[in-house]
Amino acid sequence: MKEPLAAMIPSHDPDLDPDLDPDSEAQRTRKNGRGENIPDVVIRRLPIYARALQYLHTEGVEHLSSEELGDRIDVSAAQIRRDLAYFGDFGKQGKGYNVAFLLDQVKTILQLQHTRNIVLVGVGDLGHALARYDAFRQNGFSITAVFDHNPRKQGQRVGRLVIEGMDALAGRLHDDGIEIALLAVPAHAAQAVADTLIAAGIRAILNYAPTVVKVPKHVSIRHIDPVVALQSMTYYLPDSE
Amino acid sequence: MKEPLAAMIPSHDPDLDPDLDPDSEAQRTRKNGRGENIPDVVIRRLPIYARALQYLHTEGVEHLSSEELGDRIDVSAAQIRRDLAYFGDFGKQGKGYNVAFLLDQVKTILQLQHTRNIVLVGVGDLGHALARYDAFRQNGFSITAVFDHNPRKQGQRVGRLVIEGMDALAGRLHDDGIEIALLAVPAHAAQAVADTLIAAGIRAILNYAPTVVKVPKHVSIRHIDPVVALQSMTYYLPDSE
DNA sequence: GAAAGAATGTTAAAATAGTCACAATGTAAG
DNA sequence: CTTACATTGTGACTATTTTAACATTCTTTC
Repeated sequence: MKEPLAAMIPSHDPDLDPDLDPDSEAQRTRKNGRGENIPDVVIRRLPIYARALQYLHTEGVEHLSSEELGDRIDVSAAQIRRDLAYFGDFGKQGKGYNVAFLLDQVKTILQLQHTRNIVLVGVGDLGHALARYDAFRQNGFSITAVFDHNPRKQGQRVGRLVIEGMDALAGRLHDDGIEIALLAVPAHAAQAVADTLIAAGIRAILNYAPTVVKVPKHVSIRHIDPVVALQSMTYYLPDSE
Repeated sequence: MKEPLAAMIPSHDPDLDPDLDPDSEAQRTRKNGRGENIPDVVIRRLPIYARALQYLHTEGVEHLSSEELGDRIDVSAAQIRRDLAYFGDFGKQGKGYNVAFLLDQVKTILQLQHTRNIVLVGVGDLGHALARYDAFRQNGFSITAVFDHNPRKQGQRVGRLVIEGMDALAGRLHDDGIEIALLAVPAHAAQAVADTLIAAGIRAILNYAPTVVKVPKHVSIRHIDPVVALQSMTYYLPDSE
């Protein structure tokens, strides 16, 4: 291995970044040790690698090749090697990758070493379901505050949490150092609430509202949109007649 | 407009398709009237266009330019024109697009003219939430049967539906002409259940299980994976120290 | 410890996706 | 009816992403 990983994750103030990326994902780009810009497609695959590695690790698998990993997650071996190469040399010729080591490295790259507190905004049916959904906590994302615009909901409980008003948002984010929000409000409110979140300092939004939400480039956003997913698959269905 | 849209959606038996597409999405590709192959990225954007157009339509907007549409959904005007050009000429120079007409055309392309029956497999917490989620029905996807592997759940009700056993699956799909399934089983069961669904004739799967599911190329699959979405955004968060 | 085998990291090529810019064509105003 | 203006559809170009191939390096066997 050429360089330790730590050296390859630069401290980089995004507000100084002159890059006017028109990408709708609107996230700042980070560079690796070689000064390369790492494509977002690559970043999106890393959690898939991490999950497979986590599973293999608990199964007691100690080493595997890029080909074995690729078979498991339906990604080509070349793609995996190429993706990892953006960050360093993690494998050994003739042997492949050490599962525990690579997992640790990928988690480090993704900044997944420790649990993060996140907030949930919008406590309708969907919001309730999200609050109950264990997978967040099980994977290092702990919902520590929930907010709703509706005064009648404020004060009510959702699991162990008490629903707070939007006015409490900025203070909460700041006090608890929260950078990530789940957005589960109606489509017509999504942009305004997102803007509020961003003004309060949020850096990443997982949007469940069925609408496009625009964010400045120092903020990341991903959309969870099952209807859109279904609607794109119907294209491929056999012709009806 | 050069050609009527109907002529551009070919009847095309996927099983005769010699195309050995290694795409992990594993869906067959359809071609337009010019014999071009339409990229999946394009197909994935169409539902976004449709949703914006639907909204504009209900708002009473009659015409708009590719630029106005693009601004609204954060896609470049050139991209929109290019995407639509795969399917035909839907706009008018100097005027733009007629909202109602274009919406209808996009829905036709995506085969969204009529409501479709879909099934839900796996009735845990997540499955229950999905069964309750109105957005499916509101957008033309009606859950008409729910299945669970657990005999103790079979016979129980979820809303108006009764949970059936997996043995009832193939018959149900066939009888009701169902082509789409929501997969909400635990990760360790997802591949096996998907295989069962596919053997029973399903053509599209929306997978909520946190694992990669492989499908043959005549089947489409999309993954809804909020944890992976969060884990990719943490990469862009400001460095912790 | 030399030779055979395995699998990486990397370079180059191919394939895919997105942007630009403008001729063509329609609209609308005078 | 003519001119000015708007906006499409598209050909050429650029950028991004993926694949392929292989020299290099490590492992293992004999």
